[in-house]
Amino acid sequence: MVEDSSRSVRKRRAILDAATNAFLAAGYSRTSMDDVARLAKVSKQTVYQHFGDKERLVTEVVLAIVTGAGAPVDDEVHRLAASIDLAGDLRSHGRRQLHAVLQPRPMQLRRLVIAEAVTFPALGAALYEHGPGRTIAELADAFAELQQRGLLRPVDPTRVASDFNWLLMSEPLNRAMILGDDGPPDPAQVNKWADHAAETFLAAYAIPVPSKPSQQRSTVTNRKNPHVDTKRTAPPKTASAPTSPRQRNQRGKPA
Amino acid sequence: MVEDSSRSVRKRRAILDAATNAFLAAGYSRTSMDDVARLAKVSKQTVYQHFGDKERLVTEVVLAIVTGAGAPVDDEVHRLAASIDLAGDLRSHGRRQLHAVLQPRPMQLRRLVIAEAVTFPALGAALYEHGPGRTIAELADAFAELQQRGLLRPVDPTRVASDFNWLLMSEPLNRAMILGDDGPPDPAQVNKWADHAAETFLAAYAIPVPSKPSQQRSTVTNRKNPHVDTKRTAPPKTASAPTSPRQRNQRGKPA
DNA sequence: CGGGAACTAGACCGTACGGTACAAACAATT
DNA sequence: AATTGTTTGTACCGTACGGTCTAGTTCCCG
Repeated sequence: MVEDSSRSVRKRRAILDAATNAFLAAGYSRTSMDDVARLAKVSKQTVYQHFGDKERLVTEVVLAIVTGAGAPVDDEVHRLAASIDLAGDLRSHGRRQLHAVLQPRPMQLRRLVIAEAVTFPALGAALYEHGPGRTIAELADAFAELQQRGLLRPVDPTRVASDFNWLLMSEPLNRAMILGDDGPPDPAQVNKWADHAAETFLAAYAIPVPSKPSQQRSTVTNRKNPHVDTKRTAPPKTASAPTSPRQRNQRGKPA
Repeated sequence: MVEDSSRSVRKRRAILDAATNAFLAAGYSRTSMDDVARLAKVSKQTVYQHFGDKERLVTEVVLAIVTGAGAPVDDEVHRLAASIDLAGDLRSHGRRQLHAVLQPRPMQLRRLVIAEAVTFPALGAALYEHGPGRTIAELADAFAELQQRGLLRPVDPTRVASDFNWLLMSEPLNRAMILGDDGPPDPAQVNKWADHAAETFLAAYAIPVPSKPSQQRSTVTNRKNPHVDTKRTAPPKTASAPTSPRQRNQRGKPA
C-alpha cells in the first residue's frame, strides 16, 4: 500500500501552503489550479493526486486554518474568570483579541468563507464553530463564573458573551469587511475600540461591589470624556497561574 | 443625439433587473453575461450597448440598489429623538431595522459586496456609506438629541449609535453571513434579538429619570448602570417575550 | 540495488466565458 | 415611405480554466 513517504508529505504541505496563500489572496474563482501548482513548485498532476479537485482543495485549506488555530484563547479567557481587576483585564483581553482578528489572514479567511458560504456551507460551519462560536462559548464560561462571583448581572451568559464579543469587534470588523480593507490595523485605534467596548460592556452588565465605599466607581464609569486612554495593558499579576489549564466547564467542544 | 426612446429605457431596466437578480443570487463570477442577456430577454449585444462590460454592469447594479433605498429610515429614526417611551420605541425600531436587514436581498447584497470588496472598492464604499454609515449617522443625531434631553449619558453620539446598531445586528447578521444562511429570518427570533439589544443598550447608556418617582413602570429603563442597586438579588429578567417561549438555541441555524 | 510508488513536464480536451462582428429586423420620428 | 438609431440572432474569436493522459524521471523503502 501507499504510505506517507517523506517526499509525499512535503509535497502535500507545499501544495496546501500555496493554495492557502492563493485562495486567501485572490479568492476561490480567481485562483486557478495552475496557479496553485506553480506556487507550490509542483506538477499539476501532483495537486490532483493529493486533493481530488478544486472544491476539495479549498475545503481542506479552510478546514486546516480553522482547526489549526485558537488554542491560546482558552487560557487567556479562563484567567478572566478569576480576574481581580475586571475592567483592566477586559480591556487588555479585548485589545489582544481585536488585534488578532483584524490581521490580514483572519480577515481574508473571513472574506473567503463569506463569499463562498452559499456554495460551500461546510466552510461556514467550520469557521463559525471555531471562530465566533468558540470565542463566545469560552467567554460565556468566564462570564458565568463572574456572575457567580457577583460581579456581573445574571443574564444568560451566552448572550452576555455575544454582546461583549460583538461590541468589541463589530465596528472595525464590519467596516473593514465591507470596505475591503484587510489588515493590519492601527494599534492605537485598536486600543481605543477595545477600551470603549470594555467600558460600555461594564456599564451594561457590571454590578458594583457593594462593600467598601472607598474608591469611586472604577475607571470604567468615566462619564465625561468619551475616550480616555489609560495606556496600561500588561497586568502586573505575575503571581501564579497555578497549573489548572484544563477545567472544562459546561460547553465542552472537541476540536 | 440619441434620446431615451421608450424602448431603450425599458431594455435598460430589464437588463439591470436581470443582472441584479443574477448577481445577487449567484455572485459575480458565477454570473455570465449570457445569463444576464437571457434573463433580461435581450440580446447580448444590447447588454454591451448599455453597459460597457461586466465590471461596469455589476457596479451599476450595486450602486442602483444601494442608492435607491434607505429613505424611510430617516423619519423612523427622527421620531426616536422625540420619544416619550424610549425603551419601547427603541425596541420597535430595532425590530423593524433588524427584520429589514436580515431579508434575503440585503443579505445577498452584503455578501456580494464583501466578496468583491477587494476587487471593486467602489462597491464597498457605496454600500458602507448608504448602509451602516448612514444608519449610524442617523442614529447619532437621534441619540444626541436624547442626550440633550438628559435621557442618555453624554458620550460621543456616533459611538453610541454604533454600539446600538451593532448590538442589534451583529449576532444574527454575522452568523447568517458566515453560515451562508440568507433570509428570511424567524420573526420571533428577530424580536428577541431586538428586545435584548434595546435592553442592553439602555442598561449601558440610559440615565434614569431622577424626578417623578411615580411614573409608569418602564420595563427596561429602570435597569440602569452601575449605581446603588440591589445586592445581587435581581432576577434574570430576560426581556419581555410576547412571542415564543422557546429559548434561543445557539449553534445551528433556525430551520 | 531494484522495483514501484510518487512526481514531472507538457500536451491535450472540452467547455465556458467575455467580448466583437455583422447583417437582418425593428421601431419611432419626420 | 424614408430615415435613423436600436435591437436581434448568431456566429465567431481568443483565452482561460478544470481536469486528464502519457511518457519519462526521481525518490524512497525493502
